[in-house]
Amino acid sequence: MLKADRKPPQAQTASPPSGEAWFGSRLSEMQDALRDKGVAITRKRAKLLEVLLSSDRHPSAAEIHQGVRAFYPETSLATIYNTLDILKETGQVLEIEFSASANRYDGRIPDSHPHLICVKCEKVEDMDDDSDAPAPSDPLDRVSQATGYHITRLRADYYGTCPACLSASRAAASLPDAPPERGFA
Amino acid sequence: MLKADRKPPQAQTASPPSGEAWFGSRLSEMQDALRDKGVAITRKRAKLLEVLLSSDRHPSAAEIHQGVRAFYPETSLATIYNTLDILKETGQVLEIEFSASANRYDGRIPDSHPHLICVKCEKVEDMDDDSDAPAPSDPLDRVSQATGYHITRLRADYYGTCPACLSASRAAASLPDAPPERGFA
DNA sequence: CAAGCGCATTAGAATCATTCTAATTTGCTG
DNA sequence: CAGCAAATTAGAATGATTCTAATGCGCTTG
Repeated sequence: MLKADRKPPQAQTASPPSGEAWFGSRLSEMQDALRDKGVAITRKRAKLLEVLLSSDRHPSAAEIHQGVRAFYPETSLATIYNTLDILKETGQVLEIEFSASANRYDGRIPDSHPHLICVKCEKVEDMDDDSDAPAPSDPLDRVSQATGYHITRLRADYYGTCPACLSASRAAASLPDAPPERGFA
Repeated sequence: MLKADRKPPQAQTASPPSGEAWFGSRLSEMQDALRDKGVAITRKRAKLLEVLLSSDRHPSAAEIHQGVRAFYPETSLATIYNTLDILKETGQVLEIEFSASANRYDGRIPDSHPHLICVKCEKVEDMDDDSDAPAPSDPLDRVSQATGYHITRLRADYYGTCPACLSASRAAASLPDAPPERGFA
């Protein structure tokens, strides 16, 4: 029960499955989110959304850039990052961070969900966890068995605001201009 | 039942708790690992291990650098990264990657385990999950309730080798010099 | 003790994804 | 058509990490 009703296929051809039902509804959701934010849906931004949804690769900013440039060759990388930022702010894209290589983006399923990450070829896949085979109790073994991967590491981290920062910002809310802070995304 | 028998305290003073039992045994483990690897345990490296274990902050390379420099002021950052690399290779330190700021290092509990990450102050804490209060089913709610954080995101990713890369490397094993590949850490 | 070897270390340059900046373009709206 | 704001651009700046080439240091061996 990890995901919502409409769900993109786990693995399939990489070419635009534009005919699929989920494709259209995800596209609309993203466009609505942009409209609600009050930003324009330009041709380049529309193409970006399309490129993002057309790939099951969890593309990087550079890959998306290439995809958009195939249609609008003068597009700059800054535009890609710019639009991805807006999508992140509105929760319409999930950013999968890597420190040693480019971040990857998931526009198909924008809510937190587990991924399989190949440390050799850098493939990033969504994980489906509705198996019903007898499951080992060690999560690494369980996932290895369910997926055929040889899993060696699980990264499970919870992001949020700590109690101290919560009360600090509550205090700041009653004061005039609080000093801006810098933190993780 | 997440961690082993010897377990570092979850939260405590940041100063060297060098007297604690787990401190000494973790230190020995790390030193043994370095010895087994055949690399020298120099004074700077010894100090690095100490600094790493003395902090419950999950320090960054720069923070470790400062800690070591307090004793050996001519120490270079390259030495810190170099030694952290060896520790990573031997599984003696856990690297917590961030794309937007410096990576953080956990030498106290080097096996995969969940963290709490404050998006405001960038604190990184180990998560203790042995609560026995009635728990909500949504993981975000459950962890929020158990920790006092306001959790907004869970990152749960499995790292390993995908089936295709597994068979590729099996095939390569029977051939002469296979071409080196580049992938995630 | 001297010579020589190899790892450890260093300062600084290089890399690379991402962000920033300042200028320009675009597409309205009146 | 003028004016305005948002979008876009090229290129510079940033910052963590890695690389490079030279030097240092600790050992062993004769």
